Amino acid sequence: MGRSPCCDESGLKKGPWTPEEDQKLINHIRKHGHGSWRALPKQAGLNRCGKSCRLRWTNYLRPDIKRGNFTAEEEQTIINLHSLLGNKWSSIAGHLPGRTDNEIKNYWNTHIRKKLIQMGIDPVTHRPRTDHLNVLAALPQLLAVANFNNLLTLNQNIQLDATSVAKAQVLHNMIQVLSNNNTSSSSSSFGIHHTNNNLFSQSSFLENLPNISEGLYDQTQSLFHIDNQPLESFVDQNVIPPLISASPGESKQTQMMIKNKEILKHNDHTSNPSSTSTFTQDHHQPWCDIIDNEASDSYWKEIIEQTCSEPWPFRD
DNA sequence: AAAAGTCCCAACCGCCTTCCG
DNA sequence: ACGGAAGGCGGTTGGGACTTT
Repeated sequence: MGRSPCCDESGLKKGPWTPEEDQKLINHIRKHGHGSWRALPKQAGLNRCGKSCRLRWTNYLRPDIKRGNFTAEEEQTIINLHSLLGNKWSSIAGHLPGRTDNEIKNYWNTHIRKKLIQMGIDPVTHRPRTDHLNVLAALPQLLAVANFNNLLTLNQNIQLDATSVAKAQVLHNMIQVLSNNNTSSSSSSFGIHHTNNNLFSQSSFLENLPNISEGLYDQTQSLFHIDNQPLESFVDQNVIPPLISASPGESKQTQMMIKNKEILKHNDHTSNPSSTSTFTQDHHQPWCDIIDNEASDSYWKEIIEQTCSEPWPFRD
């Protein structure tokens, strides 16, 4: 099917280019331009097909090609453009002066793709992977994305109400304990032993985790696009940042949890939705709305009620 | 030190699009 | 409008470099 490759012509060299061949090609193009690629090899005295010459020139010999490692900025641009354009490597390359589509494609396949997979993000869709284990593994990173401090710094118009902050803090701490449970079966970062009675053995919570994380991701992504700032620029943190300023000791953290729960309980009983300022946005729904809509409210209530009746894993 | 495994990237392959007679 | 040639693009691969055992 299709045309036979041009290099099928007998006797044409294939494989790596020698410095001599490179020099011939450079000299010829400097003098005459490339003109017709098909005719070039003969004119330049090269025993190669035109296609091979073109590739060698565009991917390697062109004087404006930038060599060396990709910068964090370039990497960011690639991820961002890939989320918009997909595998349109040449279009992506158009936004990165001095980089070739081939180089970007290679860098994507060898570095960025793996990085995203490690973070539980599907490199094709740029969304969280849907199988539960991967989502669980990725939750710390997803939460890192949702770091409130970054949000507040980047989007000065956006202010979060205490309820949302509190809810997020509850979720954050739950998942921190969960992650610790995954890696260490006997103790958490709080140094407290867990039993199978804790709230994370509740199947409803685990079953709903992917939905929560996906929602977080969606909302965060749209939020970040408000500033044309790619989501992924916040993703390469391998640690969970504190959603509320980190407290040095576990007792403070525990206090915060209890305080959060109180706030939540209070808000569940108040009918005033604007007790604090909310997001100023129109079509961009803030990510915290995922934990703020009516459906999920009951869900949160359930969790909180469970956590109040069950032994709190990180209670003093 | 050497064998095995893994990573990385230049180059190739084949399909699709564009150009031109 | 049509068909062939050439260019362009994305997927894939071979083999050298590097790392691990």
